[in-house]
Amino acid sequence: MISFEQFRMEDGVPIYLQILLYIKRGMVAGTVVDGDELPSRRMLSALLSVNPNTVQKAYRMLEEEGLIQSHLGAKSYAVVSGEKIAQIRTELLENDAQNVVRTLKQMGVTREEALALIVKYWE
Amino acid sequence: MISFEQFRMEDGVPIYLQILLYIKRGMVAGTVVDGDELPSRRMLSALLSVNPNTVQKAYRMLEEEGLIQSHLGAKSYAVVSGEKIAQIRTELLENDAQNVVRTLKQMGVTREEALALIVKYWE
DNA sequence: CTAACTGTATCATATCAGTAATACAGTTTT
DNA sequence: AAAACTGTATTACTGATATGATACAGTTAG
Repeated sequence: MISFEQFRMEDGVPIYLQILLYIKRGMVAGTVVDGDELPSRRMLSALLSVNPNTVQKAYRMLEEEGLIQSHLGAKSYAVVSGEKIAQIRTELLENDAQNVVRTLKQMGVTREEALALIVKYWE
Repeated sequence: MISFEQFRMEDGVPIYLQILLYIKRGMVAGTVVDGDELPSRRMLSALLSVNPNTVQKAYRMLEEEGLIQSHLGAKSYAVVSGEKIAQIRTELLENDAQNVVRTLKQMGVTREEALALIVKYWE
């Protein structure tokens, strides 16, 4: 069963996207493996205190990407392979890295300052 | 006159926020200095191909933060001081750094990998 | 002075995000 | 078989984002 222990709400980002990204990042990290059971829409919506429709939207998009599998009446499961993971990893890392580099540059931060910042906030 | 040459649209983030952040980051970088003239609402909306109301929303919020000054019929100007800049810099940097560190950690990326990524995408 | 610019305000409309309440169909558990 | 769970679908509502059209008041440039 995929755990949502580490999930923390972040405002400014749509909830369905946060759920979708949390699962994708778990796949990249290896904490979500092929065949893992997902919490039901109702269970997860209760756990996160959001509407079942919001969870359903995230799950539907994951299914359209072929990353989870659902059948009427039955539980849903993760469907991942090494190739898919490599692809998601690249996609997510490029997005994060490019965004942070662009915004830091916009603020006139130097490369060395940027590296120091990462170290500082890594704890 | 504040330049929007470097402005690039990013989807997923509200346009009024992108405009607001672009100006704030310019203040931190020193490319926007005290007394600088801002493009008029109509001019900027035409340049960015967005609605004048969207630009007005960004300008109104900047004014509420005391970072720009507007008078009916006259042009608008940046109003910044060293203290304000230091405050904005901290606010924006903390937000960016914390977010990127959190998402990279969620993906199981190590500190060294993270630093290598920054270097790679810095160009 | 007049025209052309400024900021500001108010409508109406469309889309997306999120909530809320139900309903129905299939599976699993007891 | 019945109860309790699953996924799926629909309808209605709110708020935020964004567009479009228009209007009015003050400032500046010709």
